[in-house]
Amino acid sequence: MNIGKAAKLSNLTVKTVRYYADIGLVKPLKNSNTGYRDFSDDDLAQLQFVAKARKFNFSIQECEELLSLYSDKNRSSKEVKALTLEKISEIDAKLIELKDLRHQLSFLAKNCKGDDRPECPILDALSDV
Amino acid sequence: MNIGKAAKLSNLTVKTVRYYADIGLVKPLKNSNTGYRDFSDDDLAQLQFVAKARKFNFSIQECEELLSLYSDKNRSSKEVKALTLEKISEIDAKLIELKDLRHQLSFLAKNCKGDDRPECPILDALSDV
DNA sequence: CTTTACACTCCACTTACTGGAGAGTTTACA
DNA sequence: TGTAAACTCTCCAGTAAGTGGAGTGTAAAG
Repeated sequence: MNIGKAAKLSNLTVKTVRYYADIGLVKPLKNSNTGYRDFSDDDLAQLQFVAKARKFNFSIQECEELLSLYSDKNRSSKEVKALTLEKISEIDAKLIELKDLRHQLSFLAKNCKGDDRPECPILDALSDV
Repeated sequence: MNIGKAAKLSNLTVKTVRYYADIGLVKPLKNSNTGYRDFSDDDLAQLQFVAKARKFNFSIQECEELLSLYSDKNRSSKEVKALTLEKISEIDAKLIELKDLRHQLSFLAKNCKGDDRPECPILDALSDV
C-alpha cells in the first residue's frame, strides 16, 4: 500500500511515516519507477506497533528495541517487563514533579489579585531565589 | 562577575548561561579586551528569575514575557496571573494523560509473568491496534 | 485532457540546550 | 618566574522527534 494508506491505518501522519522509514524504523519496499514506498501488511503492523508504543511514552530508541524483541520469536518477556517497569517509575517521578509544580503555581495564583496594580506575588515568588 | 560565578549563583550551567546570553535573554557587558562576559547584579537577578521560571515549566518565550513584565514597573498582575492559570491547566491536562498512561502500563506489567517464555501481554497489547 | 490528490526529495526550522575542538586568559603554587 | 590548572571564549555539530515548505513528479477522477 502507499504511504497515505499506511499512515491512515496507523494513525500517523504521512510525514511521520516517511520519517520512520528514513531512520530505518520500518523498511518498506520502493517502486524503482516511481520512487513510491510500498508498505506491506507487516510494515503496517510495525507502524501500528510503534504508534502505540510512542503513545505509551516509549522513545524511538525503545521502540526499536521493542520491535526487535517483538520480531524475535525467542524473546523473553522478562526484558519487555523490565522496560515497562522502568517506564512506570519514570512516569511516577514525572507525576510527583508535576503535582508539586501545580501546587506551587496554584498557590501563587490564588494569592494574586489579578488586577491592574503592579503588586504580584507570582513575580515576587519567581524573583525570590 | 564572570560567567562561572553567575552560573553558580543562579544554579545554571555555564553553557546554559552562555546560551541565554546568545539568544538575548540576558545582556551582560563584554570586556572588549578579553571577550569575557561581565554579569551585573541585575543580570544575575534575571538569570535567577529565569532559572526558577523554567523550573515552573515556563518556556523561554514565556520567560521573556515574564521578564519584560517583571522589569516593567507599570505591568499589571492580570497578565501574569493569566499566564500562570494557563500553565496550571496545561499541567492538569498532562497529569490526566500521564495517570492514564501509568494505569495502562501497570495493568500490562501486572499481567506479564516476566519469565523466559515468549508469551507477553505487553507486546500483545502493543500490537493489538 | 485537465484538475485534483497524492507522492517524492531536499532543506530548514523547532526547543532548549549539550558536547567538543581549539585557542586565549587568569589564578595558584613551587 | 615558570608552569600547570582552571577558567573563558567562539564556532560547529548534534540531540529528539518530528514539522513545514519548495519544487517536482505520478495517479486517479471527471
